Amino acid sequence: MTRLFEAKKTSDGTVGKALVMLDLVASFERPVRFSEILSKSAYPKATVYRLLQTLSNQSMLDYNAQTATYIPGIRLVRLAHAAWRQSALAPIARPILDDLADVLGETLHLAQMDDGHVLYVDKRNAEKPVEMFSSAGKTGPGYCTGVGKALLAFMPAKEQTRALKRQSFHKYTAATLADLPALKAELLEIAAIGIAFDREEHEPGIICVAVPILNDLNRAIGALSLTSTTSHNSLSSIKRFAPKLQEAARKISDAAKNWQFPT
Amino acid sequence: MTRLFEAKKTSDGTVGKALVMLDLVASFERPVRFSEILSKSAYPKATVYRLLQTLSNQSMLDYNAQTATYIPGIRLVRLAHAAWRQSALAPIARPILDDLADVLGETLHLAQMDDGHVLYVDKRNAEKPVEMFSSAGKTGPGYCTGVGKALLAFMPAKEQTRALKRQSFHKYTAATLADLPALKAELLEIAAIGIAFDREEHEPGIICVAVPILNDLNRAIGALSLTSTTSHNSLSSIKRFAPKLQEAARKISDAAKNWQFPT
DNA sequence: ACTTTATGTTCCGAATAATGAAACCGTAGT
DNA sequence: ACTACGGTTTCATTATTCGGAACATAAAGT
Repeated sequence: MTRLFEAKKTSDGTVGKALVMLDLVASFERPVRFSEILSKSAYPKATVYRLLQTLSNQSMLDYNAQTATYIPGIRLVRLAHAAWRQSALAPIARPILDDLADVLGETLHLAQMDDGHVLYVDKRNAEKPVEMFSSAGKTGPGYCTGVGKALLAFMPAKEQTRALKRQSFHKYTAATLADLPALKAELLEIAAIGIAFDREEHEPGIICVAVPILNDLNRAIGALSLTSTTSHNSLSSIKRFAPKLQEAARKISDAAKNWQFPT
Repeated sequence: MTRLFEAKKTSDGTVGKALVMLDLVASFERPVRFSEILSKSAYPKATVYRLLQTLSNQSMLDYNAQTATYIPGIRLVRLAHAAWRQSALAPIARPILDDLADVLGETLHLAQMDDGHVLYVDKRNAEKPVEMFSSAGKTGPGYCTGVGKALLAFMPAKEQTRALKRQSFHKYTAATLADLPALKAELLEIAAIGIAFDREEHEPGIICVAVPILNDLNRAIGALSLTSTTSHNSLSSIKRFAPKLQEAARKISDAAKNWQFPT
């Protein structure tokens, strides 16, 4: 049964293009000039120009006339407040994460999937005080992090396929999974045992255990990980933390369930 | 010299409308159904529907099929990360705010102006640990908070006029300034002495001292406040904190100068 | 002084996407 | 079965966006 090629609606019209521009400006992580944006953009000059103007008018971007540069705008901070409180697991998971951090005394991450990439929404650090905003919102690769693989392994097939396409398979370390088949094989295993590992795949010396936070349909709504270093722990020694992580994940899952609003 | 009425470009085309919808969904602070959004929106049914769909496609909104509700989307959290790091004073001010919190041991707020309203971008709380994202991004009224008045007092005339129009003058307490003339009079005084007070104007029992963070053109790029309660302090007793606040504000101002900073 | 080059802004007819009234569909209430 | 309601889709019309090219401005070469 051959399937016709689905017409892909990539753009979402003008709004979609504007958001691409926003992402683009954000991706620089520093003030950018018009020409830099233009050169990275697929759209023609006049279009880019108009979109940037519109976004600036709307405070989604800030334009600095002195330096002739754009940065992401203050309005995003306000919107994110609402988004974080409702869309992210973080507010629900907070107390559970706190408890877990007390018990384990290790570095913990709470993450969600965003367009094939890992979005960290909360963090606990054993030693240092929490640097909240500076870590919440940060993104990482999906295919070579513990949380990323845990999230990918428990995605509905269709979404997973789309997410897998977004993976770059950049070889950060010798252990980084090289290609899609290798990743798929590992995802199957993760789906079977319910635990994912990062075997120094993203950064040398950094290892982690991760577990998915599942909803009642067995889909990941988030993931929880414990990070350590090879100088402090071996992969097999951090494995022992998995049960505690899974327990916390289940608690978060339950808390999220009761979060549904009745009409 | 009569000035012709300026044709106001309220819309910014489709993108502007989409952002209005985003704000609208965010403003509910809970999951909302289509009809609720529609009833609060100025646009016709089909238009609202299409805009919401586009935004959902783009992960700027999350649509929950079970409950048929929309909430702000996860993509905003990612974008806000970039925005907060670059557009907000917070990352620059962080160490200075930390020091100040240590010395004073009182509740501190760092705020910026956003469309006539106060946007809190960082906070230090004397007793409790910091709840970062849950307070950063929060907004408050301009006309009846210490930071709000400090920011308004040090705005360029044109922007100030526009910001003043956005004030609602809702009478939160007996002390809330009632109207524009009263506010303007107070702003003049604040501009003269460089210190603003909140005399239980927003919440009964809550008072604060606030100072602007100025750039080299004497315009406020942010504001800093110290909050207390009438049960712990009187207005005259918290006045003594003003010099320390001003010192910190100047430090932040200097730090911001060496950074690139927008208008 | 005079090109040349790089960068940013504006124009305007053509192409495209947004519009919104109305019809439609599914579900729940009577 | 009928009605009301919330949500979705259609489609001819209209308005917006598109984008090549011309224009403006400011450095950098010669």
